[in-house]
Amino acid sequence: MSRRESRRGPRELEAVVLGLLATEGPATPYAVRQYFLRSPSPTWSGSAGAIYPLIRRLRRRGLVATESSRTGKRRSDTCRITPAGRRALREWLLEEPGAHVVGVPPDPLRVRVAFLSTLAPHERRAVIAEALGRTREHLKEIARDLAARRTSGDRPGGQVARGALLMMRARVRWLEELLREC
Amino acid sequence: MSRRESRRGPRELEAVVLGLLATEGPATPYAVRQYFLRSPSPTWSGSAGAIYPLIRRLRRRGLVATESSRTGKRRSDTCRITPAGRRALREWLLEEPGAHVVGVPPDPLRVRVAFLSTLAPHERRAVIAEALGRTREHLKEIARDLAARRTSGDRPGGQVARGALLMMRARVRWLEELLREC
DNA sequence: TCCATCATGTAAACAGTTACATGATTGC
DNA sequence: GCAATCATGTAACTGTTTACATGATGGA
Repeated sequence: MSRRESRRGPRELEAVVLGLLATEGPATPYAVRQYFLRSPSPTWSGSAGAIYPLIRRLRRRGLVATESSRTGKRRSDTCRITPAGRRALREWLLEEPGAHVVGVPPDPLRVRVAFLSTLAPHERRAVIAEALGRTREHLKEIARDLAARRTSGDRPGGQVARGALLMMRARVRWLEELLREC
Repeated sequence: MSRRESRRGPRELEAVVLGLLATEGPATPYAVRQYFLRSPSPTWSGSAGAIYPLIRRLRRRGLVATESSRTGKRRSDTCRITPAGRRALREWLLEEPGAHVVGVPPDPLRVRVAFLSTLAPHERRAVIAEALGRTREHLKEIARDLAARRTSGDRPGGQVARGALLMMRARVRWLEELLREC
């Protein structure tokens, strides 16, 4: 049996947290969580059960250093990426991209469309129309987000938002085609 | 913390297997695995450890019925979707699509691009150029797959392939933009 | 005083994965 | 006879998720 790589790759979230600390500067685990929790279309939920053990792992491997401070009785641990952490991030970025990175990303909507033929035509149309409407709304949000990032000078964030925008635009065209065809 | 949707009804892979049985007809667990294993850009690996227990679950819930036959000494279990299975699939398709369905799908390439600013400009360009080349190759494969499905009259398969094609086309445009910008 | 938010964390479940294992059959 | 493939399955692991838990702080 040929060997395949797992969907998101091992330790994808670890690399994202390292990247966040590298680009946004030191942050508490709580702030890292908020980044995911507040993200409009998060790949990860930023659950406490994911973030806290992950930070601990990174610290044990010397990729981040933490510094505890307190305001009154409240403790807060600020995490800072170490030089070793920067090297690890660099290696991850320069790594030969696997099939799961350069291939067609998994798409829950596409897998649903694959089986729409089992529905009656009017139901099929309703599902596609619903998805189309929601996608158009989402597209507007992303456009707003992109504009905000451009005016605030957040170039990398703008490029990522631009990628998401193009994806959603392609989806709208696809759903419009599907609606015409059925 | 806001409550995120817990997916009720059949889980994603379960629904896909039900959909496969509904559209392609009865199949052995082995054949179901081959579908994923041979798929050019699979969301799931089709590992035995996923498929066999899953089929057992579907059978216990009465969503598929299995029938054992033997050729010589070799056993093979043919799975057939039941009326209850068709109802479950239908409900899954008609379900209010959650944010993870209509939102921007997770994309490992996009998360890498988010942190490319930590690299030197020439490294950045190299990573993007590599991804662009690989995406263009992949695009050709999808185009061939699409053409094959169109000539063989596989309409749903063609529609899904068309969706993948549009996604990959959007990605090519995005990467070209990124290359020009840096 | 009470509620929202800040900030830390743990436990159990989940949906897969990789790797291993057995035995039958087909084709060279 | 031996390798590839057919066909079944299990065990251990992984990286999450959901839900729970504690306590501090700030504002209505």
